[in-house]
Amino acid sequence: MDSADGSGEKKTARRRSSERVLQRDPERTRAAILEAATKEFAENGMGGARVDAIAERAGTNKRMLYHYFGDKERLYLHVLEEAYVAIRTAERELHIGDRSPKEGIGELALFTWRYFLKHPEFLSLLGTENLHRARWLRQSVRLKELHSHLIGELSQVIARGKAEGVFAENADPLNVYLTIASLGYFYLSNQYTLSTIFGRELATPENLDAWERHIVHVTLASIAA
Amino acid sequence: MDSADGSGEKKTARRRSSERVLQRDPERTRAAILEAATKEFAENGMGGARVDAIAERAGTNKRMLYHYFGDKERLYLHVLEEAYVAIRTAERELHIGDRSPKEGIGELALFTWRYFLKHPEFLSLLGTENLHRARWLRQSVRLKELHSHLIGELSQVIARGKAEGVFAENADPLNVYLTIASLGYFYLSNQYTLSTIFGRELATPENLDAWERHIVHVTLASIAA
DNA sequence: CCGGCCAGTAACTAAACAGTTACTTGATGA
DNA sequence: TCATCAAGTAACTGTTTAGTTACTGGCCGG
Repeated sequence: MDSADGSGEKKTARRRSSERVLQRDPERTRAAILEAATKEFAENGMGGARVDAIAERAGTNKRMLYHYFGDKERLYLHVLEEAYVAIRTAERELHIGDRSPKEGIGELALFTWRYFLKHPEFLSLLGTENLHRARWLRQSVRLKELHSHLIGELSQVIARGKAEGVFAENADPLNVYLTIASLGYFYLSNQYTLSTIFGRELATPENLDAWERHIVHVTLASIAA
Repeated sequence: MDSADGSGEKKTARRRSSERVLQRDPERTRAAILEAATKEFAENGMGGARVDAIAERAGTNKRMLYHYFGDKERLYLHVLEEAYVAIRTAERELHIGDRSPKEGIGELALFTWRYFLKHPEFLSLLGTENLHRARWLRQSVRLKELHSHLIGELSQVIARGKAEGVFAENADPLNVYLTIASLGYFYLSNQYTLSTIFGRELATPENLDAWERHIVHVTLASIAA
């Protein structure tokens, strides 16, 4: 028992700083929390992220965080969902179906690589989510439909490539995407251990450029007729 | 202040269970802690791992853990170092230099894939370490020499392949290893989110087998003359 | 023009946590 | 044969953490 002493006067001494500015902009506060949470979860993972740190980074306090998002886990799921929506939305803009097969696949590879490069927090969130075996993603209802468009468009491009005789008959859309994503994800997400053990800095502009070309080359070579 | 009440008799009431069996086997205890820590860190990451949980999994208590390894961070570094030593040691046994170039590269790809498949905890530890930008690995003194052998042998095989005219002149040893590791690492470490978003279970025996063949094919295609 | 309601604040709490301390046990070698 | 010391136990402590509570202030519909 800690609070056995029943004093009824401890709450009267609060509220001292009075020159406080009320924000009164719910949308802005919500967005600030989401952005701060994205950074905190990406940098520290689910287990390492601190709710206090998120509130402070967002320039608000925990009460608002719990008010808008319920708890730490639901906030994390929101962050993850937003990250997926962002990449899939940008990806749609490519319209890879409108190009020649080789160009379409090449463009998808370039886009994916450059997106990963510009959004390390996305890679990090994926890593965290996979550490936990997609525990939170599985609960998401928003994300079931989001990814079918990519595979659909990719299937069309590959089918056209086969008809034109430029792609091998056994080329598979999911395999092609996994190949592109593998080569980009691993190079970037594991760059720190790789640079350390092999004694070669992978993140120099030259090496990044060389790997970009490598991804496009390998992807196209893997499905060449 | 919590312990303001200065009672001097709180320590006399300890030590009640007396039918305790003393292990008295330091090597076994140390190994049990290391194994338990490997699992705990792999499952929960650095931030999520619990020292109490490690002690319990090892069938011992925190005192021994701190006695043998100093603190949580040094224990984690030991785990990481052991994991690297294990894969590099197994890798050496391959002697890829003793085979034909194509066979050597193919065997390295097969070995790497199968090792990743059998040791998910290794992939997980890499993920955790990279989340923290190799913060602990960088401090390791044991690991500087460990990896040069792999690149050395790989360089020889590739040079021989070029001389024999079966590999392209611009084939690079590090790129080849990164290609192999990328394709294996991403497929396995990200299988949970991938299976969820694409609605296709990646871990079935058939799909694993198909991806194994894919890795060998892609790796060889990427450096074919 | 005012009462309730929503955005917001900061102190609080119970539980969990890494790390420590006080103590026990038994084998060993002087 | 007994002092010593490595191996081991479990309770303890100070701090951090997720989540809660008590309260403030200004806008808006009646």
